[in-house]
Amino acid sequence: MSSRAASSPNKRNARAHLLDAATKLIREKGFTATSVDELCAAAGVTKGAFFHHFASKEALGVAAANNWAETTSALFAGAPYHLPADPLDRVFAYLDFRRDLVSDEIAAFTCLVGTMVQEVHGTSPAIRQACEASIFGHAQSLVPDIAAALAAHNVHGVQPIDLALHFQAVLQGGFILSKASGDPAHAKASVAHLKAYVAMLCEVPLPQ
Amino acid sequence: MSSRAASSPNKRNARAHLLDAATKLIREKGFTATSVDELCAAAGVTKGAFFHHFASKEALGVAAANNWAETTSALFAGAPYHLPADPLDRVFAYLDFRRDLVSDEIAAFTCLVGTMVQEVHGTSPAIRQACEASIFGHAQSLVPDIAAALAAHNVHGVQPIDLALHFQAVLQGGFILSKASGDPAHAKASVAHLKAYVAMLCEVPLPQ
DNA sequence: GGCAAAACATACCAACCGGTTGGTATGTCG
DNA sequence: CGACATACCAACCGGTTGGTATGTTTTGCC
Repeated sequence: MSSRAASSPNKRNARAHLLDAATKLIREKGFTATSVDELCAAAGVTKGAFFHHFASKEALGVAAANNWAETTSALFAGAPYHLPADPLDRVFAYLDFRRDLVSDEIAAFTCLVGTMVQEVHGTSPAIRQACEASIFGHAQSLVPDIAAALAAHNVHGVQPIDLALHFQAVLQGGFILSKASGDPAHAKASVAHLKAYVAMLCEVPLPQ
Repeated sequence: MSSRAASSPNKRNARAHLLDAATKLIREKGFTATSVDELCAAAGVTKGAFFHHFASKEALGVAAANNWAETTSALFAGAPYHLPADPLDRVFAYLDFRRDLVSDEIAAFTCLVGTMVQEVHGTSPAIRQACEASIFGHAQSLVPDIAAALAAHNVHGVQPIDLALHFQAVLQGGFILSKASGDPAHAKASVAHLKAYVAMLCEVPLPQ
């Protein structure tokens, strides 16, 4: 009779299960092709539960994007790329971290919000905005390190936020090449070019 | 009674109209969200005509990707970036050309096959392959100029095809940022970073 | 223990989905 | 002229879609 709260593996609330299932399915087959029925089956809940937690499929999309922003924020906040003392080393460590996130399974390393916004940018302003907030918010989190690195190496004419957004563009583009070819290597290759770009911008030799 | 073949504006065959309508609709709202009924209405043909020309919706997707490859090949083949005598100038002119293709209307400058492959890479091998052929084929067309430019400036350790693919990744990623924000400027900004990368790789000052 | 509210489940619906049907209009070739 | 092919059409089909109406069960709190 001792408290066994949160011990049963299946007894988190349905909302969290739905969000997890949505993240997986949308990454695999896109937002539109993922049906509510399928989502419920994957999450092990009924349709009644779905529409108890989300007013519509679109609301689920918004929640999934917001959940993605929180999850990835936590992942990046706890990542080891913040450790180096030199800001440029932190930038390189960030890019290495992103590169090492690329694994064999394409749906496992590609970006939920990048996928979703491609589909719905013209049809769902709410989802589009949530995706925008996730991508641009993450870019913003890189600005302090990038700004410090650029300043330390006397780089002028490059705005830190612009470079941070370019990072995201390169990563998202690499994901597309990997999806088109089925080969994760292309996502890694684009990060390598990005590292070379940063190294030359700061006039330092390419690390590693 | 004199021959007036191909004079009536609406009397190209339905196939071409369907391909045009598909390109537009898929760029605006994605492949899955574009229904066959909608496609037929936009093309001004009936469903019967659709399934006369295409065995399935998936076959339409493949045909649209192939049609995209042909259309864009012709566009790039006739573009003025081939004119400069210096190969590096041709590479810069290519990037300028891509930058100038970016217009106000997002669905008008983004990439059909990049959009499609994001959605169906895991569900339709046939469409995925057609998109891959379009993207990687275009990258291949850049290899001669890039190879000559790299050789002329004694750049080692960079494979021309890898750089050509990086170009495509940056462009595709820029499209995603533009879709997420609603702002075409992000697509242009990423091309600017790409030009700077190429300039530094070849150790020449950034043109313009 | 009582009780309201939150958290689910069941059953159902109208609209829409991709695809098929039987048929017609217009060649075109011998 | 008849035989055959291509291009196209309106109506329809079974299944699926996102969404709802109406329960029942669990939970937190007094």
